[in-house]
Amino acid sequence: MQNTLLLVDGSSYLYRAFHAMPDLRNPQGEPTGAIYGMINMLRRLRSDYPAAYMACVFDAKGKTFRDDLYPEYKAQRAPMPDDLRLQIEPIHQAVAAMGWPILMVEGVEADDVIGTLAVAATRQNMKTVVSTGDKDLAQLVNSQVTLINTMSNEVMDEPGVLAKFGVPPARIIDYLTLIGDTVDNVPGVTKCGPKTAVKWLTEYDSLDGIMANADKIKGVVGDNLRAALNWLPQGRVLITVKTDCDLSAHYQDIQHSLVAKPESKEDMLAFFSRYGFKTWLRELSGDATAGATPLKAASATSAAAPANSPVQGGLFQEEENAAVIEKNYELVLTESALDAWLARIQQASLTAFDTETTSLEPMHAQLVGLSLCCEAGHACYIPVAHHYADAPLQLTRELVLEKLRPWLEDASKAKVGQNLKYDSHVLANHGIQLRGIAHDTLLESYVFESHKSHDMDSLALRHLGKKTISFEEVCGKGASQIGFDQVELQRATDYAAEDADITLQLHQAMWPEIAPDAKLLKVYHDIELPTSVVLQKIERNGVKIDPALLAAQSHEIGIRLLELEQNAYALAGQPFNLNSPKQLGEIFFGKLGLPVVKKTPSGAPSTDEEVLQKLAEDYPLPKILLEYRGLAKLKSTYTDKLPKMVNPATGRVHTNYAQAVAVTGRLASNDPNLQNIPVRTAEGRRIREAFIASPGHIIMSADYSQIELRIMAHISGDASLLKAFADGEDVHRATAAEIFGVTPAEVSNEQRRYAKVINFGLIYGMSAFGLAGNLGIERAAAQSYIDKYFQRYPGVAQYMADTRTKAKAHGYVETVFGRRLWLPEINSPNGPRRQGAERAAINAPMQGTAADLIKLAMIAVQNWLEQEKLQTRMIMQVHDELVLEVADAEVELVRQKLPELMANVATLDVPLLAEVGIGHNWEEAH
DNA sequence: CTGCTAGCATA
DNA sequence: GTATGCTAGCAGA
Repeated sequence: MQNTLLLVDGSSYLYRAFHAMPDLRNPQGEPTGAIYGMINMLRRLRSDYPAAYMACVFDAKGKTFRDDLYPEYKAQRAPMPDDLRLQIEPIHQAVAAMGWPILMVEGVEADDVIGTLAVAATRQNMKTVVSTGDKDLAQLVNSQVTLINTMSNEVMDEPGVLAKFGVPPARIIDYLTLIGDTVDNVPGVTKCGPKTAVKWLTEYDSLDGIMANADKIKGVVGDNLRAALNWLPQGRVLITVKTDCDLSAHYQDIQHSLVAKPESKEDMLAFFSRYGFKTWLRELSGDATAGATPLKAASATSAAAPANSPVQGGLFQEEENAAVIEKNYELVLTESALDAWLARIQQASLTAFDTETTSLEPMHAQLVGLSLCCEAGHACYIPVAHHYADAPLQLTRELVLEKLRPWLEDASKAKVGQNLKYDSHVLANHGIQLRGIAHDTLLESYVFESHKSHDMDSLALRHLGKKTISFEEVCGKGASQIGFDQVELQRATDYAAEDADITLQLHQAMWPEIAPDAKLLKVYHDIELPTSVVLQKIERNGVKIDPALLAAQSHEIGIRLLELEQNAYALAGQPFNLNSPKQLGEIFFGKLGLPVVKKTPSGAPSTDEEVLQKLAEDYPLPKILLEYRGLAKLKSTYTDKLPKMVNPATGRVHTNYAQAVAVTGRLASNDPNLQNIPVRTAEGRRIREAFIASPGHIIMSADYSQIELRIMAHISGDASLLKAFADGEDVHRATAAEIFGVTPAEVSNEQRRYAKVINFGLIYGMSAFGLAGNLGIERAAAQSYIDKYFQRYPGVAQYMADTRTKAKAHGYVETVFGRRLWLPEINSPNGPRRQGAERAAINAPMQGTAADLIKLAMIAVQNWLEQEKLQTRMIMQVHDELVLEVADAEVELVRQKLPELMANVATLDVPLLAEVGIGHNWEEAH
């Protein structure tokens, strides 16, 4: 079921439902029989053939290629009865509410859309089940595609087709061409019915064979055949279902566009109420609320109405799975209106919540207003600090926050937002601690589709088919951008209330994708949601730095840079901007005539570090540049920049951890990036001396040892690698011993260095070419090391192969915890891109599992700190390292417990090891 | 003022 | 050869 696509020929269903049902009417006198029949048929089909993906395909109005080819096509067909026509729009609504993606392509018949999707599904290794009343579709049947007859419910697979028609699926087109289709007014051979067609096909194999041997067929039927010879090729084209329609890429990607959704209870209630299906209404609402709450009728934007602007730019009339919801956005300016909303959110099972502020910087942002929504379409905006000429009187921020505080701080009041980490900061800026974060649509999207964009405007377009008001549309951009507090209240309400409304709807759209999948649910619920809460605390804790120390380093570096600059000018014979690769290139390769070692991707001669190293062997200027580059980078990026990032209010640096940008599941750090503070060189490491602890505290750092290699051992199950870790060996030494065939004790430093490069290369999905470049050896030599490695670690070789296979088959790979890492280019026809995706596929499970592990560790550590009510604070995460600011009195306790928590966060087939260091600053602790 | 390239810091 | 973010220079608005 997991990998099945269920396709319904909606147009054939319509007629079947209409003719099968008596003339039912609702109290308003509208015909409802076909609607009733359609809902029944689809519900039964779905329960009989549960599938992860499905679509209901309807004919769109307008001419198709068949009409152009043969003007008489379907000319005999009676016009649609009015009573059926009236039910088309409601049927589309009902189908969407039942969770079926709807497809209608202008100029393409439903059959052709179905054929194209079936072929696309087969290509994506999915099984397809087509439900239709039209026998023509039997031509699609093969080992992957089966047909279900709508009324009789007979299942037709390959043997089924043969049994029913007497010819295999591959001959159905020929068979139908011979017989013709009276319904569609497509003639065949006169007097040739099923029997004759089968007889001929058995004798001559195919239509082409029959036509070639037409002169051998005797009798009147033979004459008829010969008379039809000129027609038959055209008839065959008309009968042939197209499988290569120009569907937009969006729909070719079945796993994204055609996900089966559960019935929307809300929409179904509204629908049943609107069309007077009393029994279903009672069933669905249960006895409690039946008829009690006035149900809002879904406003009738029908699925059949041509959309004005196809969202994806394709041929599609982009359709929603939910009927368009009536919008009701309220501007709250009075205490009584606020009280009414308070009452709503107090009793709501889930409330969407959003803040509008003065700034995007979480630690500086001040609240300008907030919006709430507990029922799709019905939202409010509560402005508290809009300042512009003639701004209406608003409730004060103090009043609103004090009134909302009990709800905001109540962990039992479920909230959903888009990146609530930000809103938590904003509220914390006003002394409120947000609790009860039940969902976060940013994280839902990230867990569901890590490789796609997660901003609300994109999500709304993707999941709801809605174009939302963007921040830029409201506030402008660049220098002329205004603060949200300058925005006119009505406009602000349109924007802000929509944010809360859309957030709730996004949750309702995405949650059904995650909740039924145990692995995704675990990643979302047990990892990402709690991690966001921990991250907010870490960001707020901030890191203390020593600005004076950095200033002194800047000064020192500045002096040295001036010296180097003068030396460089002298060697070049002229002044130039040492920071400009362009000018440097002109001096090097133009004026001085140095050899070009390699080129940049855009064709210019490269002057990067590797090139400078090489040139420095023979020339003096490159050596100067190397030192200059290193120091300039330190000064501009770190020693000059970090002091400017100190928050004046806290005296500390507060980074932002981006939780939903890295496709592997890692965090990213920005403003400033604290995950790339130098460590490799001695000069660089001095910057870490400026990362200090408050008085009465020390810095403690704990990092996972060889985490990715350990994960590789676990995932691959390679016996030798597992044993090396189980025995606590130096893994690079162990690898060297295996590759070079010596005992671990005999491994030279050079051999160990080689082994280390190879181990890292494996994690990155290396090739012999890359390894050779890195080790500065011949490619053949590199290949022989790789061969030797895989020979000694066959489990790893197997893992690499399995991972590639899985990635190609599914389009994603998984971490140990089931996080999905999507690789959109894994089957790209573009060689380099595809190979890039293959390397990423190898790396992703290891990098991603490491990310999962440290997130779990962060959650465990934070829980422990809070449970024990310690003064110690977590202050940084650097992928495999946690940094804490530990109160002096707690040092021994934390030093013992921290690595234990990190090591025991999961039980893998390899032991996990975390190594701890302490010091007065980060450099010492490392 | 914005977007791009080159280069380089980390795991 | 995996994954990020930030700086400076530079070209075209």
